[in-house]
Amino acid sequence: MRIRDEAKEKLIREKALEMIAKQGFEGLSMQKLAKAAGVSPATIYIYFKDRDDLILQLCKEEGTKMIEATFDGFDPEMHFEEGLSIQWKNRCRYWIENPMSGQFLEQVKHSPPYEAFFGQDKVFPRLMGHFMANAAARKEVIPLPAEVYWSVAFAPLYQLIKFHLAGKGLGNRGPFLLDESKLEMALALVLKALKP
Amino acid sequence: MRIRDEAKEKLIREKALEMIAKQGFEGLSMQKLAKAAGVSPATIYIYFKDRDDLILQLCKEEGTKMIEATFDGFDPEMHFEEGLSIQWKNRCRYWIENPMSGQFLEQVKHSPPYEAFFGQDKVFPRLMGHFMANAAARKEVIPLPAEVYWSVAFAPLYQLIKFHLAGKGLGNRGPFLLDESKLEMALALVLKALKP
DNA sequence: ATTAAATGAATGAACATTCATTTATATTTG
DNA sequence: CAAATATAAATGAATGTTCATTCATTTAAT
Repeated sequence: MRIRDEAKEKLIREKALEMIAKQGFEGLSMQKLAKAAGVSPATIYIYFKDRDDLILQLCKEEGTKMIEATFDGFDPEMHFEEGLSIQWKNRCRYWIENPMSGQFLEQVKHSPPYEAFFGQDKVFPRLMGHFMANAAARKEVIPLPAEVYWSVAFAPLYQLIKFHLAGKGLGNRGPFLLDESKLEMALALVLKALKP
Repeated sequence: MRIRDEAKEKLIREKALEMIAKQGFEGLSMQKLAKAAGVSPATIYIYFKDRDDLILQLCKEEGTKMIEATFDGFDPEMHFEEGLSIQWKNRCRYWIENPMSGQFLEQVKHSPPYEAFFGQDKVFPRLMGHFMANAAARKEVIPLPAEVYWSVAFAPLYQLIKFHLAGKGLGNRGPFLLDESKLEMALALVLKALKP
């Protein structure tokens, strides 16, 4: 018998990821995907049950990779400033080194399949909850509702990453590059805002 | 002869807006839209050249309303703190009072038709540029690259609005409501970060 | 020889758009 | 004032295309 061709499956995954990252869900057509991966449409159905299954698998895979990257070298016992700094750098590195994954996640963020994956994840809420409780107990951060804290602590980072991935900043004032210096600048402002 | 039924056109616009707001571009099918508005598919083509034209008109209309709301009562000569505060309140009020418009804009933000509209707009860059130049000249704000400033100044607000519209906060810790007190809290943090 | 991978062509549903007709109304005519 | 006419709105049924998915058949590896 013939063996399962893992390189072929990976190629299908990559092309599908690319199509969704660039054009959203409506950009993923099974026949176009088959053409892009150089296989017959029917071949895709050997590796994936159907279109929804393919999308769900991509959500799980990319979501998991992103969460793991976010908490690389992170410990919820860390002091607030160090923990936040590590997370900023992890998140930033992941999005910049994996722009396709980042744009894919951006596209699927509010979709049922991604929310199904994220709702089940235990790592994210546990580590984050623990980290925040510690920081609050040590009085390293102003007491705030969780959502206010999150908005001030991370939304600026993601906005900068979006500028970087779009390749252009505000208006038509030329290209934008998110370098170490701009990241440090923004992080310093956010820490100034959040520390007592 | 028969007269153009403006209520009918408005109904088509509203249903189309709703479909895109809730399900993105792929949620807008002309035949479903016809059914939702209680007209024949052909009727839509009396009021709009084609699907793209309908989408472009919605982008223009909603984009213009949003920009006007943002700068209501705003003057670029204002002091930094007052100007930023007014913009926060305007943006927040608009998104909360027009959730359908807000979710529509969220969906189309990075689409070619919306970018075509926004690229042509003169109001937004002129007022914002003027305001920032004044604030910088008066040393009311730390000198920063435009994108770093924007990210710290507005991204937290939009994240809070997203929590509010989603109706739920982080994780599964119950519903979230963006009230005056949380808005003021976040604004105070942002001002603390940006002022020298 | 066996078995699962791989296929191209087919299926039926949904899609945007068009068209020959019908309907309603503003205007003109008797 | 009422009937006739003109005109654009409104339509349901079609058009041709693209979509996800299936299937009978072929291919390749064990």
